[in-house]
Amino acid sequence: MRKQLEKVYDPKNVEDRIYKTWQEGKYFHAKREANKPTYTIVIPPPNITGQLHMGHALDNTLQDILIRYKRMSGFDTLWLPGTDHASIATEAKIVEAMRKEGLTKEAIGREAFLVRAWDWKKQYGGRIIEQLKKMGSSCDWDRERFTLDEGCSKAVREVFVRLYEQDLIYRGNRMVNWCPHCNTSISDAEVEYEEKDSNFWHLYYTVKETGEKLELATTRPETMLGDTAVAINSEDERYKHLHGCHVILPLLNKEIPIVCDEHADMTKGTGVVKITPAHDPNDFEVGRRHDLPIVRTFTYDGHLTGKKDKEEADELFRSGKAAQGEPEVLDCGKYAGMDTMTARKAILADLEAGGYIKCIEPLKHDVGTCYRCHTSIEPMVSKQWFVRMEPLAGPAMETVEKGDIRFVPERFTKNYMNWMRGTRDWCISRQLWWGHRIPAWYCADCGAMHVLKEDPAVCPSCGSANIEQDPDTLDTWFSSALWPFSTLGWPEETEDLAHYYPTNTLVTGYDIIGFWVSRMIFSGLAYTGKAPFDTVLIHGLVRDALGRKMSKSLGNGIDPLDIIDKFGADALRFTLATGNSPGNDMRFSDEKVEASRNFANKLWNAARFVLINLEDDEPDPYIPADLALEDKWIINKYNVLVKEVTENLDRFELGIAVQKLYDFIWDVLCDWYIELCKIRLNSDDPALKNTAKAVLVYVMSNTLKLLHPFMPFITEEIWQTLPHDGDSIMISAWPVYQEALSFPEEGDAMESIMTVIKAIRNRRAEMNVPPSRKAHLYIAAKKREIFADAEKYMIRLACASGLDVCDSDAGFDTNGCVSVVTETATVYMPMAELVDLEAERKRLQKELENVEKQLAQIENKLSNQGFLAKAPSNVIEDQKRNREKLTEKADLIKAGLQNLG
RNA sequence: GGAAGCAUAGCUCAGCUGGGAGAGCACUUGCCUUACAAGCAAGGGGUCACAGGUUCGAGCCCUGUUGUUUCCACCA
Repeated sequence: MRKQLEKVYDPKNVEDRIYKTWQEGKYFHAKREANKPTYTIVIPPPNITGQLHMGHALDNTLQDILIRYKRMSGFDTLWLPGTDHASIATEAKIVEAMRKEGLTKEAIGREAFLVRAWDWKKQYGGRIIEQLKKMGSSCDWDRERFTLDEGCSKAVREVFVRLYEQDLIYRGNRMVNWCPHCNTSISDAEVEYEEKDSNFWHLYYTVKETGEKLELATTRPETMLGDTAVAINSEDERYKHLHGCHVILPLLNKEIPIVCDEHADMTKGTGVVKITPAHDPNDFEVGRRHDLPIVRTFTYDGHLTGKKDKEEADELFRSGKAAQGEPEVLDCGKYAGMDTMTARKAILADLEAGGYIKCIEPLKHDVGTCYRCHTSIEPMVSKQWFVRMEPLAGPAMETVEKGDIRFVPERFTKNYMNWMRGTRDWCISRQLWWGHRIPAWYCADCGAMHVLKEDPAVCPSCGSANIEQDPDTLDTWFSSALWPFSTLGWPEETEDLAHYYPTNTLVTGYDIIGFWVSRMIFSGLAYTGKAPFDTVLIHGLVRDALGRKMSKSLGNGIDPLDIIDKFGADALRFTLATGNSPGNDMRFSDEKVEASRNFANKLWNAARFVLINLEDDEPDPYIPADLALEDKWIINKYNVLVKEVTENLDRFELGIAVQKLYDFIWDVLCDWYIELCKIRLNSDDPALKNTAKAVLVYVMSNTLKLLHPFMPFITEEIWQTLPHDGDSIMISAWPVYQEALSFPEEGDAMESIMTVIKAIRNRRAEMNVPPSRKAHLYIAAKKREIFADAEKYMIRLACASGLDVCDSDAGFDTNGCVSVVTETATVYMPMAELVDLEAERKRLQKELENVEKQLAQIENKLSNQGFLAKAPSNVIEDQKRNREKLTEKADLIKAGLQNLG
């Protein structure tokens, strides 16, 4: 007995089992087949701390659709998966866990900390991978990588050393964004601005030489202890007399110079700016220009510096170990140890008491915050490692300009270019332990620094064993930037690298272009000499039903696993792939998944119908010779579908491709073709039956293939139960458009019949005729041959009891008939008792008006000389054909009216 | 301050190179028609934000306006 299907599709009975068979079949594994073109995607590695969220679900659905499509299309496909060590996020989790045990990083030390971190990774790092499998992702799990594994680490070190040797990495005291909560520097890209209520404090600083009060404004009064100058614009007439003068810094009673600098904008405020080189990026630059002292007043964990901090710094200077640009440190005295907010209050209180505050102006202010913990970042001068961006950004922009890398949609090119153009040197060192440790060693004896691929035992300069490695680690994105090639074995010249690099499509959200995409591009170019991929497919954000970003704090996140549990992975995938265009955000709601689930069930039941009608020994899908009209119609439609789905997939218009499939399966295959097939399947003629079955199986199984990338589980399950050739649909051949399957004329004829059927149904519904009430039909048609064999369709689909066809209506007694007109035919239904002549006349009149209105529009166009002269011929032909059809229809309606008398 | 997206049926959104306004959900009516009520059949519902322009022809292209969202930069 052929296997039959349950009445309702239950994904739970299917998904895990099917996924297992795929894995056992090794269908995901890329085999480096020499005779096939390659298609490679590297996964945007999810953080090991992460749980699958809707963003991942969307991202990976799109990737899986592309990779499955290409795999079936004869490509040697590799979808390379892996995870990211996520330095800040992971370290924060482990620190938090330790805090609950009453432990700190410092207390247990670096080594013990890293043991814990790796344990944590072992325990939780695989979670998200298992979740990706639930989605149906066809990744090559044999090649799974981790940004902190041996190979990736080797790549990181190789790159670091190379860049250092090319002077593209340097170490120095620079202004960086400091997160006092995470206790590390972060890059510019990792700062998020949030609007917060704040104030402008207008202060008075007294000029030493003239005794006048100089007014200036600040949003961060707590930095004033670190002021080492006040700047004015040299052009500013108001202050020309103050050039070369000094002010007395309140509270500290310290004399600091007034400098002239372009940074002071005459049009803003009073035109006077206080300069705090240690704690403001602009002021830092001013300080450099005027060689001002840099006085640090904050500790790295966000408190005001005190005696101890100052002594430590002084010791550095005394011993000569202070690097160039090393900031001095102030003992903030009574403010020492306060956090910045407390210090602000205290300092303001003292300024107020001293009469230094002119006024307070409320202000909405964008405050930089850490993208991880959203603590306000403090700009600090600090000694960090940087990547020199300018030499790297140039080629990265060129390669996109040349079209070697294409963004889809195209508009994101601009986004990328802006980011590249504006980017400053990249701060890559982090004061964290979980990550790639910076391969620089400092010798305590000779003071030399060495950047090396291999860990040295002694100082290469002086042979001293008294060497220490830089304690900092690298920005997580530094290793992510190498992901497309480090995962394939670079810097080794592996077979995988030779075969699969450069990769093809990178799929990611627009929110990550700056963080990741741009860095992969310049890295790929700089280290491998090749662009790492040819296309960047950008998608939007998945928002909640109200259009809000899903976030933990709002608690509006929807767990993809819950959705899978309720509706199945295919329904989730279908929902994410449908109804939106590339790069646009989408709203997610249960109703949409329900619709997708219903579609899966519809397909399931269509398959059930086919199976119920099959014998045990049915052959594999084939197209029989003796096709009926409806067979040619659906095969023609199917053939067009193949073309459209393929073209749209090639254009990354996945939403359009899947919409075409939905429409075909539901409206064409189910609502019409299956109903049409019932005529033959219910007959006693085995030849008719066999043809219908063969076409059903052919169209169904090939349509399943087209749908497979979008809904892999259900398509596999059905395909396996149908007669089929091969072990799995996922490695079957993608259908191709065939000229031999094109039947446009039969298609048109069938459509004419369908139009008549719809018109009859419409009339019957209008008149509330129950389906049980059958009626004999009379059809008058110019092309009567179209309807010559239409009786069977009418009986089955138009509640007819029989059909007579004639080339004019003269042959019928139309008295007491209800008529209905289409472009190709007039149909008469004898329903005397239902005929209301007056109503009938009105209805026909209205329809005539309608047709004539359309006709007038077309007439208008066709009499327009400009249109005839300039419109393309096919458009003119279309219009003429329409005119013909509508004229015919109008004539038929007029005849009908006349018949009514 | 710079840039981009969006504005189409009650709701959510498609509409690809300009040539017939579409889908899903919701709504109305009639149907358990032996694949499916998670269904079938029929139907109502739109000044395509507004104002100009280009064109024989504009939802689509251009300019401006309004509303909205986002990204980047800056705000002493």
